[in-house]
Amino acid sequence: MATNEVIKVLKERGFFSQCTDEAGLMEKLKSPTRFYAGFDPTGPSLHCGHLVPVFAMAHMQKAGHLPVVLVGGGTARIGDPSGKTEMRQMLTIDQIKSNVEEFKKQLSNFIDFEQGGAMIVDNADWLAPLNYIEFLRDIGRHFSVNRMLTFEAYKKRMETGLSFIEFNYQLLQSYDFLELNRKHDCALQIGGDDQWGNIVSGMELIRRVERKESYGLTFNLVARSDGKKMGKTEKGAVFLNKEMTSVYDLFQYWRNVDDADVGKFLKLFTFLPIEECDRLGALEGAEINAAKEILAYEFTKIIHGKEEADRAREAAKAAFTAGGSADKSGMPSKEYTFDQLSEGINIVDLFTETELCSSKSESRRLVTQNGAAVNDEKINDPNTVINSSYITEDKDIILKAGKKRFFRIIVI
RNA sequence: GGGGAGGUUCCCGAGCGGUCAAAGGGGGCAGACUGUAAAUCUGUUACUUCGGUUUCGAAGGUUCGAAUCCUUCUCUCCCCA
Repeated sequence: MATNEVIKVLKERGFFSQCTDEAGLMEKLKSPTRFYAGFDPTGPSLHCGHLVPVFAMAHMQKAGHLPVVLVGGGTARIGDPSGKTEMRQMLTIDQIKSNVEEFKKQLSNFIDFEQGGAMIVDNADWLAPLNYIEFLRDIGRHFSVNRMLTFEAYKKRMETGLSFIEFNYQLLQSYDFLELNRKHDCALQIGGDDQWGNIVSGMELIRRVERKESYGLTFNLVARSDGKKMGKTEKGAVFLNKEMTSVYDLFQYWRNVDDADVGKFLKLFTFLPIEECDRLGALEGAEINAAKEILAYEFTKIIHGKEEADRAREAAKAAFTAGGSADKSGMPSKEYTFDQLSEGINIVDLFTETELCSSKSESRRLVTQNGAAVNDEKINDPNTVINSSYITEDKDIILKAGKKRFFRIIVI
C-alpha cells in the first residue's frame, strides 16, 4: 500500500471530515510523515469517546507514518473551550501526572511505540517553563483577537461567558504544533472536528514563524444515532481502564449499540476489512445481533486482549442464552461463603451489596416493579430471603436486574 | 466602583409562608412488545432500621411552621463607569 493511500482508507472508514489542503497532503504523505494528535489528560482514563483519533493514528502508522502522541499535561491545566459549555475544573499537578501515565499505557494498545519513529510527548515539558512576556512577544503577536473571535468555538462561548485563560488555549495548542514542527519536523496535526480552529491556527503560526507549510486533518465527531455522545452512558463515560469499566460492561456497551450504528462503528472502531464491516452492518432483523457481537468482541480484544474478550463474550452468552453451559467467569461476581448464605440475606440487601442497585430504595423499587430475578425466576416480594436453597449446581446464584444486568454470586 | 437579574432535586425549569421530597419536560430505571435493536405505551425516579431522616448556593434570624420573609456571605450573568 502506498503511504498516502491512508487518506483513502480514512475516507472509506468514515473518519475523514476536513483537510486544510488535500492535494498537498496527498503529496506530502507519499513519504513517511510525522504527525500528531493531542489528548488532554483531564480524567484518570481514556474513554470510548477519545478513540476516533486514536484509531486514525493506528491506521496512519500502519501506512508507514510516524505518530506522535501529545499528552497535554500542560494544557490540561487550562481547558479547551471548544464544544464545552462550561469551564473545566482545575486539576492538581499530581493528578495530571498520574493521568498521563495511564494514557500512555492505554495508547500503547493502539500505537506501537517500540517501532522507530513513534513517540509520546508531554507538552508540560515546554509549556510549563514558558515565560509570559517572551511568549506574548514571540507567539502572542501572531494572533489576532478579531480573527479568533470569528471561530465558532468562541462565538458560542460569547453567549455563556469565556474566561481569559480558556481564550488562551488556542495559543498554547498552536504553540504545541510549532514546537513539534521545529523539534521533530512534525508536519500534520489530526484531531476531531472540534479541533479545526485550533489546528488551523497552529498551521498559521508555523507559516508565520517558520515559513513552512504544514497540514491539518480532522475527523467526524461520532455521535450515536440516538444522538447521545459516543462512549457515554447515563452512568458516565465508558472507560478503557478495567477497574473503572469492567471488561464485561465494556463488551456489553458495544454489544448494545443501535442497529443503525453497527456498520459505522465496525469501520471506525475495529480493524476488520471494510468489506466485512459493510457486510455485517447490512444484516437485517435479528441477524444483526451477530454483527454486534463481533463489534463488541473485536473492540474488547483490542483494549483488553483476546483472553479477556473471550471471557466477556462467554459470560454474555451465559447470561443471555438460557440453559447454556457457557463459561460464566467473566460475569461481574462476588464471593459469599456457604455460611453467609445459610443464614440468608434479604433480597433488597443482596441487590444493594452486589452493586446492581445503588441504594436500598432503588433495590426495593426494582423488586417491587418486578424487575429482579434470581436464577431466572422473578421475585417481587421485597421480604424474600435468599438462602442456601437457591444455590445452583454450579455453586453459584445468578442475580438479574432488569433484562440486561447480571451478577453472579459464587459460593465458597 | 455603581445598578439590576439570578443560583431549586441527574439536566432544563415552575414554585414565592403551611396541602412541597417540591409542577412540567428531558434523561434514567422498570414493565409490556421484541432481536440483549429502534419506535411506542405504562409505571417509576432523595435516603431510610418504613417510625422517620436529610434536601431547594452557604451561614445565621423571624415564625407554631420557610425553597418561599429578613440579615450577612458567596458565585454567575447583564447594564453603567
